[in-house]
Amino acid sequence: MSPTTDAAASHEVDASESEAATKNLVFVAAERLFALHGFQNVSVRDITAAAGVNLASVNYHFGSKDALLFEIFKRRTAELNRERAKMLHEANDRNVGSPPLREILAALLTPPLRWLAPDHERRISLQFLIRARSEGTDEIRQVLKTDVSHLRRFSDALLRARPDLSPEEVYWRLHFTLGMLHNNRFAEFDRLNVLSEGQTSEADVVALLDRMLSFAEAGFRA
Amino acid sequence: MSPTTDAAASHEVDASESEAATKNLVFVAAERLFALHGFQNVSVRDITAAAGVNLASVNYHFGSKDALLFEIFKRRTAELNRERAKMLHEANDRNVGSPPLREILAALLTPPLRWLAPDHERRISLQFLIRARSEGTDEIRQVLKTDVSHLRRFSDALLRARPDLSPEEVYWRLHFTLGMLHNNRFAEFDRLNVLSEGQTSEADVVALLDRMLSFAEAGFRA
DNA sequence: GCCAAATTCGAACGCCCGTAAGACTTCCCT
DNA sequence: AGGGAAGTCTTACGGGCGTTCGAATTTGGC
Repeated sequence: MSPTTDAAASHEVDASESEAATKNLVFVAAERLFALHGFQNVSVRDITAAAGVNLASVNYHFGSKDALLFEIFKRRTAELNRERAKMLHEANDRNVGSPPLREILAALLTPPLRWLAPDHERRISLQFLIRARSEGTDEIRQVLKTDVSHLRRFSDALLRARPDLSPEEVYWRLHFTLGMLHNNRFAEFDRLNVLSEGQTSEADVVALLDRMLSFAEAGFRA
Repeated sequence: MSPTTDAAASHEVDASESEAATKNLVFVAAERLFALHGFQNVSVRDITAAAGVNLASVNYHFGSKDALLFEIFKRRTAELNRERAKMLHEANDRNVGSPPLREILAALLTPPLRWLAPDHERRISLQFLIRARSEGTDEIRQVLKTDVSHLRRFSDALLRARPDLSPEEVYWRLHFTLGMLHNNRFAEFDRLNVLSEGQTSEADVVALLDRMLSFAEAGFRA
């Protein structure tokens, strides 16, 4: 990779944990580099250099490079799923147990698209998650398959909104919807930035969410 | 990777070219390994071992490992695009210049899903293409961006079928549709195989195509 | 049958990688 | 003030990687 000096990486760490600052520096630098260049194209030396810490820090604090990737993935996945579950729960409350299609899909798609906003704190995290999902280690793929409980909440809700569809059909359509989302790996750079002349605006993200929701909702109504 | 002996890789080469058999052996073995394990996880030594040829063959016949990847990608992409263009052309002939939505989308989705059929000769090629699209080198990403001419044919046709939509809207929906398709990276193994108890049948693929078409068509009608 | 070109082969080079070992420093608790 | 744990640092090891080189071998035209 390019040895651009991401080094002066600020002194404000996550503040969410009072652990060693070094660990957070590594975590943040690694997430950023993994998101931008991919897991295999980023070396431990790249990470520690960007974080401004010692080479041995990764293995001391995380055990191994793979374990570091996995830890970032676990934390960010949990955060994203928490936001999704919260929105779904609120939709349930608002609609006495059976929200309309669009609200269910909004609970699924809004959190990641919020993260995608130009100055959002988790923007790079979403890029990381999408990349990790496709390039990740076997361990990550295992989590993705095992983490059915989270998706089940959504397929159940969708099934309640469209009880005439078979569970299998609902599962496929959910799969399609997630495909729409995950394919924004490069679109985040290409389309989103190109369409608005290099500067992604908040409005663009909102418009994109709207487009995705309309498309997916229609797909589910078919 | 696992050093499983893919070695005895048959004597029937592509027959499409009368060039050195070694070159084809390398081509086929590399495509298979890249598709199954990803570009970065397959070494030149893995490829030549699986192909049963000498280590230096890759560099002699293709120049470099990257060039090999690129050559496979170019050939398979051309083949796939040719099939798509042919179907779109036939749809145009059948409908005096402006086919209905579903026929346009069928021209886009049918070829790759045909390749996905259990005993199709190009099954592994499609897995390769989907993988290369997301993990590929910068050179491949450049081709994907440049290869607008192929997608333009489809966005133009779609625009003619839905003239009330803005070109931007059409382009996004096309992007969504391709996302549905490309996300079948692991689905090919997980869903498709799981649902039919380990044995993907031709019928499953046809059913999947139908589901995708219905979903995408509804999305475009929204 | 011969020679030159094309191909195959074995071996090695140089590089970068993830990880570990051991010395050194910092910090906190009593 | 001292001692032990926690963290940081330097250094290097072992290994796999893509690539290259020169010799050996095969091929094809005359």
